[in-house]
Amino acid sequence: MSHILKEIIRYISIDCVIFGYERNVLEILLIKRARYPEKGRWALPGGFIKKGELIKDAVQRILSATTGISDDIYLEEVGIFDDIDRFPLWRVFTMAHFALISPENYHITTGIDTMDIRWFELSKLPHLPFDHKKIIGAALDKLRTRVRHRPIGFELLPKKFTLPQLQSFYEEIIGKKIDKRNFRKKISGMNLIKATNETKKNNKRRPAQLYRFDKANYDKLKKKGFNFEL
Amino acid sequence: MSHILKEIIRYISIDCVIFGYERNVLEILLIKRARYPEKGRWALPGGFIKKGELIKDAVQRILSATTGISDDIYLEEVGIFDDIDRFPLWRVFTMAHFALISPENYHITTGIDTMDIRWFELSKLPHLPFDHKKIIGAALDKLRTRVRHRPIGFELLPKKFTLPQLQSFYEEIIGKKIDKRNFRKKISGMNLIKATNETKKNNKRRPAQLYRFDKANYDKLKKKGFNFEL
DNA sequence: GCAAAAGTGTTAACGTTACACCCATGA
DNA sequence: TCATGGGTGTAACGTTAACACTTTTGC
Repeated sequence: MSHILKEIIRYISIDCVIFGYERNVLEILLIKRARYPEKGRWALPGGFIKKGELIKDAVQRILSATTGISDDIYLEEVGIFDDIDRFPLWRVFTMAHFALISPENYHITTGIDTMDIRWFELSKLPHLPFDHKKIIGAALDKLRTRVRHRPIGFELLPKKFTLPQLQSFYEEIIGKKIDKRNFRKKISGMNLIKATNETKKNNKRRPAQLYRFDKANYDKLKKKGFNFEL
Repeated sequence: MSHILKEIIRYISIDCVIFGYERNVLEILLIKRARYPEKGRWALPGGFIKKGELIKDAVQRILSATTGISDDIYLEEVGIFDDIDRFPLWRVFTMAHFALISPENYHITTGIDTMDIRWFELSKLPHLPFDHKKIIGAALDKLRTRVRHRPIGFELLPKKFTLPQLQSFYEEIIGKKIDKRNFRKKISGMNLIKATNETKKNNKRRPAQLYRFDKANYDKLKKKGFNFEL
């Protein structure tokens, strides 16, 4: 591949809203910018795309460079943001993506071109530069609708999780309480999760059964036309 | 606005999949290209975006230039297409959109940079250049899901339509037969359409009542949390 | 009066919602 | 033994799905 294909396209960037879920709270991973403009400010991880690069490869490259994440995580497009002055120096269209990870499974590292990195609770975000607040809003909207129509909540939870954990997660995302028995009836009727023999000790109460997402069975069901819906 | 803002960005184009519905068939509006590459071939109407232009303004401009359509029609983003060699001369990302119009209401004209223009039935599309077939496939997928979740089917029908027409439309889009009584019960229960005093003479059978979409009431219901679903 | 499409209600199956108590554990 | 969160079934309700005949028109 010739060097020209590795040149960046100044007009097109990628920004990533990386969602995590910990201590029953939804979080976003932000980096502290090491470059102008907005050097020293917390912002979404992002970067420019290269001439010979597919968008999805650029997203992986940028995630890896800014956060150290190089696994095959859940990624989805949010949309294009095209406000004319969204970037102060020249016109930049950004293709926003969201990613889902379980923070416990990842060791986040401060990447190149980054001064710092950490998780922020959604309700405690700092002031953000550019149109990053708008991007996060759109990513959240998309996440909330997606989570009800596809079994992607599991991406945000630890590999082994309890039913109370799963339920709190959905209550948090959807924004309302769910009846415990109805929730369990529905989830178990879907055959998407499998009990392990382990339990999770819950401080000092009755321990809860641990389950894991049965991806193999989900793929099988999906082929038969199964539709997740909560 | 300085002339530099009117310069095009060579890396980013817009392509439009314009859907119409006539004679109980879904159609797409194609133009015959007047320029290289692929001069003389039927293709999706499209063009490049300008430096100082919002995407939605570019879409309007391009639609107007290629098809003569300058009304405020239904438009939605389909997504970005980024195959590296999708455009043979240089790297071009395209932002695909779909539009819905009722062909009877519009007079389509051959635009500038266009040799010809006409409707093609979905099942009789010509061979298309670039990745236009892929774009149409994605637009169709999006249309099919949208049509079931939002009352946008009316955009494709004449302003006044009969219930049999409406039902055939949904059967065509969704791809299966619907029970007539259940369909009518559901539609009338939504209070989205209003009967006119007119009927439509149907060759030589019993004429059918004409209805129109009650947008004012839809907007009211939407505010109260109403959710269209078919 | 006949052929063809328009129009009209009821019942059964199914899925969703509401609801209250016992269980296992650590302190 | 008590406090706390984990775990379990059933009945009412609303929604969807199945189903057949009468009406209106043009010829």
